[in-house]
Amino acid sequence: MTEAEPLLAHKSNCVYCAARPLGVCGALGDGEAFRELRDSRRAVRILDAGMPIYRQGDPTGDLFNLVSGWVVQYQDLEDGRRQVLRFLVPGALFGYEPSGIKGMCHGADALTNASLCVVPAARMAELRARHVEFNERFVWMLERDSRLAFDHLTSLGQRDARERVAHLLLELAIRSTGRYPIEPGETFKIPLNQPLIAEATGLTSIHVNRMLRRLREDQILDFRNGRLTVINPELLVGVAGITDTLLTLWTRAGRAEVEVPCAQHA
Amino acid sequence: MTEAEPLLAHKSNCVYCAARPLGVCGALGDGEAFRELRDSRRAVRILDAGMPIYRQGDPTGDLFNLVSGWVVQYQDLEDGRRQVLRFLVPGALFGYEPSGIKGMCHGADALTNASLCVVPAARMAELRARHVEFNERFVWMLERDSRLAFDHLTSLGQRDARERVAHLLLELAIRSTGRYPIEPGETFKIPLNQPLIAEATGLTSIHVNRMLRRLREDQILDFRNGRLTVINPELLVGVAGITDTLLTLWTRAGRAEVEVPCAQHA
DNA sequence: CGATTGGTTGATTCTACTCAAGCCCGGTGG
DNA sequence: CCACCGGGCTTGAGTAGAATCAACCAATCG
Repeated sequence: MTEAEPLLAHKSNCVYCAARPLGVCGALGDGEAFRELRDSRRAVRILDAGMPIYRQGDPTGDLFNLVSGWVVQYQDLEDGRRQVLRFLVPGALFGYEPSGIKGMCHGADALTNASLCVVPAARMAELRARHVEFNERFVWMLERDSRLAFDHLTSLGQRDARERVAHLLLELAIRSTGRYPIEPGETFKIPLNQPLIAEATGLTSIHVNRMLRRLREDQILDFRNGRLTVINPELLVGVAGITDTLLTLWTRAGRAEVEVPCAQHA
Repeated sequence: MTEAEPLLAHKSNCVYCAARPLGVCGALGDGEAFRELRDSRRAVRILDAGMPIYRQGDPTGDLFNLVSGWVVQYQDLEDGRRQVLRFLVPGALFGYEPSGIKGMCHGADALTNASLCVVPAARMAELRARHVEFNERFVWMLERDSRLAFDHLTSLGQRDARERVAHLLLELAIRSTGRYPIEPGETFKIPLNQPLIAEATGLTSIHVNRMLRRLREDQILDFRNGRLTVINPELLVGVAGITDTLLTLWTRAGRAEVEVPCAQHA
């Protein structure tokens, strides 16, 4: 929990940030505010795969910047049903809630080994007030996340099971690498299992299994053991039903104007 | 489209703002920034029920503050499927997109007769930069909308048809009045029809019809002709599966800390 | 080693969709 | 005046997509 811990322990999980595992990067950019933020982080947390970061109902107060690894956010109902809200890749900022509510309305778990910086919400608000550019970056991130949530709404409401699974896997492939287009046969490491895909798509894991098999038989994609092979990118894009806007938000292209990647990755 | 038009034409649709139809109110508060914003609005638009405000793909650039009436935001797929993203009540600010994308990734229609203020996005950004409190209000609104979207995700992914319909109607009843709890027999004007409920819940209008009938037969609620009667509030809350956090975000309570209602409604 | 988790498949059930028809009602035009 | 129309609502019958129930296998882990 302190900087004295072996912070590089999980660096192999970090796609963008291994060179700078202590930093706050990605969505938060690289300016003066970034340096202030780095200095004002309260702690660095190193997590093993599967560990909870916070639970639904926990008191609010800290924000987290994901330095390496993947995180899943979810919401539980009283009767045990669970909906995955989104998957986070390195660079994400999460854990905020609108002020005025008592506790977190969702939970977050580390999906892989992960490391993250902890920043008190009040400190973040102060930094936003002092640095206009930093504030704009934060607002941009909120607006982008709103659009991603809209896209997921459309998926859950309108697409059938096969389309939903294809859409999710394509999204994660593109978001995790920031690249597009995809070559036939290209592979991606996506640390999900079938029950998780089910919770994200509103299906049962059994049905997800059948959809994955159909997508494999149709020569569209092959997902097994956390490894996605895109057999036919054109077909996949067609089934997933993505738009140019989505591609912009999923790839680094969308961030270019507002978000400056860590120096090492520029 | 100009201030010379009869701005009070639709004032009867305005729940909170009839006394001040020219103003920018609700989510945007009442401070110095509000006065500046009011003076910097570019136009006031008066719309008849059913008219489009903007369409998917239109160029970005203007934000809208809903002064009176209801608005629906939706997303269309290539093949004609449509998902309603959310319903807006007076006071809402909408029409923003993350900077860097080419066109609106969703459309918006007036659901009832409505009036709204048009503010250029650049002007809004400038105001946010100059007025910290105003900026915080805007950020709070983005964060709240993100949580409402998460709730809808959970609904579409996990709840069955009857629960989804009940959840939506309860949300709109509470958000449109800002009050809770609800008395048995209380009625609400909710300007939706069955096809719209269907597009919002990811069901067919035929199935929505059956669910409404079941909810009526179960003595939970009665919805017809845009008029909702809550027969049994406790049962409805149970079926809809709402939480305290949601209630905070739906009622004025959640806005109290950040959002100052128009002076006339304080 | 048993226990557990994830993956796979088949058989069955049920939720929600599709297709089809008829109703009510306001508007329109002969 | 009435015939006609269209939109929204309602209901029934048949169907399809996804859930459920029930096995079984493989890998991992105490």
